Amino acid sequence: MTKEKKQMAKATGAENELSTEEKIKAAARIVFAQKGFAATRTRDIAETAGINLALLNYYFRSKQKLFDGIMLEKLQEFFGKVGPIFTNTTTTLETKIELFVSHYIDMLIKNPDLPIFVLSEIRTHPQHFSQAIQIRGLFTQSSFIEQLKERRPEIDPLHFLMSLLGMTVFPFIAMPLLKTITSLDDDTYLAKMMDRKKLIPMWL
Amino acid sequence: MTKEKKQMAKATGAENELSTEEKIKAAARIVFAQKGFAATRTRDIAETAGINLALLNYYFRSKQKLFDGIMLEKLQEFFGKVGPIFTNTTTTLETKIELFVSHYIDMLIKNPDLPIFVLSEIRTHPQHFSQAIQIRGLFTQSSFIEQLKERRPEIDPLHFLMSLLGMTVFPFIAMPLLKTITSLDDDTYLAKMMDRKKLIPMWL
DNA sequence: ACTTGTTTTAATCATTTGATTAAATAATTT
DNA sequence: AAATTATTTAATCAAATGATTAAAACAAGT
Repeated sequence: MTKEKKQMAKATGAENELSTEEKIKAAARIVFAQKGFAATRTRDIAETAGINLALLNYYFRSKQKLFDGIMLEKLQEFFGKVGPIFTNTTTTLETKIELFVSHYIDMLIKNPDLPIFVLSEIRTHPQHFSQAIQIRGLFTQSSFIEQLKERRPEIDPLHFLMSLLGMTVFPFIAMPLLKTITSLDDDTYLAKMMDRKKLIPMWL
Repeated sequence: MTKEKKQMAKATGAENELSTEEKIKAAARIVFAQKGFAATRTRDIAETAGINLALLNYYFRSKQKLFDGIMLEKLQEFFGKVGPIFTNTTTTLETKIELFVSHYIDMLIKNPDLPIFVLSEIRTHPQHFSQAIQIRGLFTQSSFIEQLKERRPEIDPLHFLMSLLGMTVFPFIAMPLLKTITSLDDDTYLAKMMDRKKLIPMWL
């Protein structure tokens, strides 16, 4: 714990070594996503990053500023996939649904904590992040909604969207609970999630 | 340990005054449900209850003990409705689904914060609450699952349950988000939730 | 009224926690 | 190499926060 990487603080040319700033960010991603803003201690992040606590404030000024950066990343992860798929005017409605479900489940398998983290933090600061999300128009004027209204005029697009998202995202939000009551191991549960990539489009 | 509250200690003039213990609990229900355990300050609860901070510790010993009591209530609210409906052997599968969706949405309209609160707290202490939930058997050996396997042998019951719960619960978890992107007011959003009581059974 | 037991308050404690400071160390420039 | 700038550390601060204590206020029984 005395001396290890004293020489090469910046690691400009090095490949496998992360910069201090990136180490902090990487640690912050993990700890924030796992515990949320309120339950996270900056000391936890510092320890996870393997750096001094003061360094965190040197690079990011405050816990809140560090969090805001991470949150922006998470929001983009959470919403990024949706836009391009839903606004694409050259694909059919069926294709959009298949693509969305498939890509989204892939992403959620890699980030199972993402939905509950994002939705929790949005709830505690509803207006603070509403601006960061420009997906408002994505609902009112996307190709997806247009196609839906034309093909199924009797269905309210909002109801359809709620069901699509619910079926896709909820199994990840309730994962700790569902794993307990079904006594499934991680791999089996994961396989079930892969199944849903085909099942959800089929049901809709 | 257990304090026997005598007859109305206070409440001299007023008629419908709550006991101090109940005032604290009522405040704790509100604040915990709104902000979660980590973000809640015991001083907030005390202020909301209109009592001295020390009283909170006098009645409940600690923040954690107060929380555990509230959490148990919330878990029962969250799961209580499901058991009786799903294990009832005298109702059809369709009736079970209709009853569940209808009663559950009614309950969620009264407690919109409940799902995200319960699921968040379960996630942060997965094993601490797993014992408090005896719904494990509810999945493996309920009338609901039996009927489902018989009627739709090709469908995995877990997938069906995930979709049912997802369609029912997710709109409440994502409410702050969905209200923003659709720019709907509270009443309209609420009306949509009522719609779903009929729509979800229809889709399944 | 006096005693007894309970409830409530004000003051305070001990830790935790986010943040800062001043000095040491390394890297870069001149 | 010397000077300058950037990075890192140890030590510490100030505020927030959960919890406790000692005493006051209150109700009920005698």
